[in-house]
Amino acid sequence: MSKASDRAYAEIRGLILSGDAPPGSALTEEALADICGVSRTPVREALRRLQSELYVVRSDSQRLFVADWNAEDLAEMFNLRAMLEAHAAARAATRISPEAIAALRDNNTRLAAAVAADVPDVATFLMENRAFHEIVITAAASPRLATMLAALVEQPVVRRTAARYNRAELARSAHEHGELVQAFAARDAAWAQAVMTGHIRRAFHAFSAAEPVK
Amino acid sequence: MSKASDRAYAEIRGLILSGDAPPGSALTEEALADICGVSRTPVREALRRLQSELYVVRSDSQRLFVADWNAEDLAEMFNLRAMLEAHAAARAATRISPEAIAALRDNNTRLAAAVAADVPDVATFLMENRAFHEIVITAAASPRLATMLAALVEQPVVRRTAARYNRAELARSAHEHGELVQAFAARDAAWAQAVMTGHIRRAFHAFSAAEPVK
DNA sequence: TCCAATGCTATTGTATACAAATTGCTCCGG
DNA sequence: CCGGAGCAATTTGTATACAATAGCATTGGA
Repeated sequence: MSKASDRAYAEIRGLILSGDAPPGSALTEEALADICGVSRTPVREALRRLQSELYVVRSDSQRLFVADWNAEDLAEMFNLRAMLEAHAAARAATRISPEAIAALRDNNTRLAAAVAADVPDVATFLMENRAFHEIVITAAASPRLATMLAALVEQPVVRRTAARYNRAELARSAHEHGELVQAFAARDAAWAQAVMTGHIRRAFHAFSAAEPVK
Repeated sequence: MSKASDRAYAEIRGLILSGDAPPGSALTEEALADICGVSRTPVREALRRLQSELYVVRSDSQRLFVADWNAEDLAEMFNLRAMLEAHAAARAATRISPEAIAALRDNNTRLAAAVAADVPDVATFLMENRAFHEIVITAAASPRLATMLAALVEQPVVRRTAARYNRAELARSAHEHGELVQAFAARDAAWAQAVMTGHIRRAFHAFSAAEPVK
């Protein structure tokens, strides 16, 4: 995508996710253009994207507001993500290349090391975790699925979830990743799907425990 | 949504679906703007939408082409639709209002009548079928799900599927809709989900039979 | 004092002009 | 005849100006 609209997208997304633009607050194209240092045109493109990903919503007549996700919305997001990412894992199991399996193995080695450190290295965990899931989605080779999941995997949510994991839970994530690799190596779609379902749903419950229903 | 960009969206979508803009052919913003009688700005907005719905794809560097779905893509579309719409049915089962159930019942009465006519009224079948599924998705009350399904339910695909149904198959659709209504009335999410899964997957196989793998 | 209507302001939608980038072609050299 | 470099033309990206529309406030009247 183009440079200015990409920067605008990242900038505005950052504003929303950091809380600088709180849920429910109004956004105007011009103000955002000023903040991003670009004109309204790329801002509009960025906003269309954010709208399709439900970060922002349009009011009765086209005024923009930061989306306000409630607990139920988040639960539904996790449901959908579990369903779709498990499906991605199943597809990946029959399509993934040996090289990608090796990459997953390497990735999980690093992730496990980050967990096993004296002080668990959460930043590395998050990075490797994201990379792991991305490799799986790529291996699933379904552009539609990738598009849908992109709108569903909110890194801040992942972050908050991981922040609440204790070492045992982080280790369990590493173990589940390892089991996924085994399932891929065995080309067992049903196994991969089941492990991924559990993996995501467990993350949901960790998240819910960390962020109780308001 | 705005007027001009809406018209552009509908116009361009029509070009693609009618085959006037064949799969793989290049599109330029300016040419489309001429065709639609608007400037490039609303055309660009329309193209973003069409791109997110995978009607058009961007080449290595931002040039636009009409998407070329192969048999595998279509199969994956049906898979995803079956999964998501079954999930929608499950959600709807526990959320749908008595009024909406009544509306579904009425809808299915009309659909069954269209099927039972001396010459099956396929146009009415298609219209009522679409309305039926829309009521279910609305009852599911998940904006994310609705967004995703919107990008997945291609009316032309539905049309080609229905065109290949004989009377018995059309009647079976009506019957399945009836069973879905029963599941909703019973508030049985698992039942609704199972029936919807079968309903969509059967449509897929009817479609595949009509349009064999090239 | 409350309601309504009207004018003003703020915000979004569209058009156009211009800049950047990419493609493809032509021309020159080997 | 083939290949590469550079230039021209096409196409996309961005900015800005203008138009339309919705919201809001103020003022006038009952």
